[in-house]
Amino acid sequence: MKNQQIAVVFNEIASLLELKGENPFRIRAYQRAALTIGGLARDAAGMADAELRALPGIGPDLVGKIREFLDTGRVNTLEELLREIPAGLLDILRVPGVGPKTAKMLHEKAGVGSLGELERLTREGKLAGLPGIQKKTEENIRKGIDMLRRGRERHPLGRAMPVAEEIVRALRAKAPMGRIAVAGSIRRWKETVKDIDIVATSVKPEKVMAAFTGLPMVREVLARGTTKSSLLTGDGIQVDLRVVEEESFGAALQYFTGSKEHNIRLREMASRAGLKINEYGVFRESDGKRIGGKQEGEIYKALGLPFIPPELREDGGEIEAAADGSLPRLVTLEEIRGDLHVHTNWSDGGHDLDVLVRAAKRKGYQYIAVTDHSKGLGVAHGLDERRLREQIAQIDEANRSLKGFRVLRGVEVDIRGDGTLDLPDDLLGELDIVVASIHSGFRQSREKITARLLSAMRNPVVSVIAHPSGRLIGERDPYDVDMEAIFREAAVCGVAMEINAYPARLDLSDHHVRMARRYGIPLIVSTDAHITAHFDYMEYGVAIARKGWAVAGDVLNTLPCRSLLKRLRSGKNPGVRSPGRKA
DNA sequence: GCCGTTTTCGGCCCGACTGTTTTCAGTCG
Repeated sequence: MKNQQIAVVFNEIASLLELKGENPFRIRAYQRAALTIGGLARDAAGMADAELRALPGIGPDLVGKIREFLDTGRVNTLEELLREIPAGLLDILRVPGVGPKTAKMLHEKAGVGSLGELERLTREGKLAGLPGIQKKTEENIRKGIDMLRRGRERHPLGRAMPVAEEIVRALRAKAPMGRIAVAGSIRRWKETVKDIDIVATSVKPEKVMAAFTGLPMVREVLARGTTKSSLLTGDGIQVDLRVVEEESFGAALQYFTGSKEHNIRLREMASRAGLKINEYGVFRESDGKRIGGKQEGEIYKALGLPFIPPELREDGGEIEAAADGSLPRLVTLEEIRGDLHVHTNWSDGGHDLDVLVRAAKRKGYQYIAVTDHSKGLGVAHGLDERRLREQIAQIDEANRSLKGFRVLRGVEVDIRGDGTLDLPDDLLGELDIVVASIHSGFRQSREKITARLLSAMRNPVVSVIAHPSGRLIGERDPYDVDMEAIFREAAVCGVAMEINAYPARLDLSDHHVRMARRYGIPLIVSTDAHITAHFDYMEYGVAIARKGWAVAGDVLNTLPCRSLLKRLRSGKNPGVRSPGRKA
C-alpha cells in the first residue's frame, strides 16, 4: 500500500511551497490531501480516478499526481521544487519554533541548508544578529533542535493519558476550578499524542496558572499568559492549559479537542451559514449575538448537526455522515460483557483464576476466557498438552460453582514460523475459544508472514487472531503483513480479529478497524490482561474500536455468553472453513 | 489546489503568546 508514501510526497510539496512563500491555501490543499490519502482505509492503487476525485479535497490535479506517483514512483512537481530548494531545509522546518519564514531567511541570509549546519551556527552563536533573531530566539532554536534530536515529538497514548489525569487531579486540588477536562488528541484517543491539552474554567484564572506552572512535574515553563500557558514535564511531554469563562467551556472544549482539520471544516460550514465559531462560542455574524458555547453539543447543534463523538473528529467523513444522519451508534464500554484474552499464573500472568474471576465480576462482566500461552513460548512458561488439560479441568471445576458467570476454556496458541499451531488440533478443538498469535520471526518476509497467518486462520479450530500486526507503539514496528489479504480470508472463514487494548499495542489500529469493517469481519476487544489491573485497559480498546467506527454489532464480546459461544462454535465448522472453498 | 444555498471566480478558520518589531510578524494549535 503506497498511501503513506503519497502522503509524504504531498506533505513535502506543501513544506517546499511554504518555503517559497506560495499561496497558503494551495499549501493547505496539499496538506489536506496528504491527510486524506494517509488516513484512507483502502489502497489508493486499487481506486479508479473517479473514486479518488470523490475524496474530499482531491481535485483533478491531485488525482493526476496520485496517478503519477503510482505509475512512476515519482511526482514531477516535487522533483522540480527540490531542484530549487535544498531538501535539508525540510528538516529545519521540523524544528519547533522555526517556520517557513525563518527557514527561508536562514537559507538566504546565512546559507543554511541542513539541520546540521543550523545546529553548528547555533552552537557557535552566529544566529543572533540575523534579521528578527536575537539571543533569545537563538536559544529557542537550539532547544528546538535538541527536542527534535531526542525524537520526543510524539508520545504513546498510554504514557500521556496518566500524566494528563494526574495534572487534572492536581489542579482540582490546588486551585479554584470550575469545570476541567482533557481535550486534544488524547480525548480523540489518538494512539500517539504530541502534547496534552487541558481546558478549564475558573473564577480566578491567575491562581490556576500559578498552580499549573508550579506543578511538581514541571521541567520548564514554555509560555505563561493569563488565559493560556504551556509547560514541559519531566518526561518531556508538553502540556497546554487554557482557561476560559464558564459560558465558553463547551466551545473551548470543542475547539481544543480538534482535530484541526475537523474544526476547519466546521468553521467553513459556519461561515456559509452566517455564523462564526471560535473557542468562546458560536456567534451570529449579522449582529454578533452568541447562540451557544457553554455546552459542547451547542456547537454542533448550531450547524444543524448531531453531536459527533471525539474519536471520530478527524475529518474522515464524520461531518458528512453527521449531516446526512448516518453517524453510527458507536460501541460503548458498557456494552462489553467479557474479556476474551486473559492470562493466569499458569503461564506469565500474575494471579490465579479465582482472583481474576472476582476482578472480572467487579467489572460487571459475564465471562472471561482464560487464554494462557502455549508451550512454544518458553519464556512465558507456556502450557503443553498435559498442563492445558489440567487447566481445562480446573476451569470446568470453577464453572460448576459460579453463578451468572462463566470462564471460557481457551488458549493463546503460538503460530509457529511455518504457520502450524503449537498444540494439536484435537486438543484445541475441545476449547471454547482459540486465540492464535505470532510471537517470533517478526522479520520474515511479507509473503511468509502473510502465508503464516493465513494458514493459521484456515485451521478450523482457530477463533481469533490476537494482536494481528505485532507492533509495540514506539518500540517495535508492525511486521510486514498484507492486511487486506488477511481481512479477505477472515471474511471467508469467519475468524475474528482482535483489538488488543494493551496501550502499547492497540492492535488492530483504528485504521485497520475501519478497513476490517468494510470486509464485515467480526472484532473482539480484549485486554491481554496479565494482572487484574490490566482489565482497566478495556477502555483503550473500546476507544480504538470507536475510532474505527465500530458499532456493538461488530464486536463479538458485546454478546451474552450463550450467543457468543454459539457464534464461536458456528465458526468452527470445518465444512465451512476448508481452504479453497467457494465464497 | 479545491470548491460551489457566495457556483467557474474569488474566496478559503481563528486567536494566543513570544520576541523583538515601537505596532506587529511569526509560529503554533
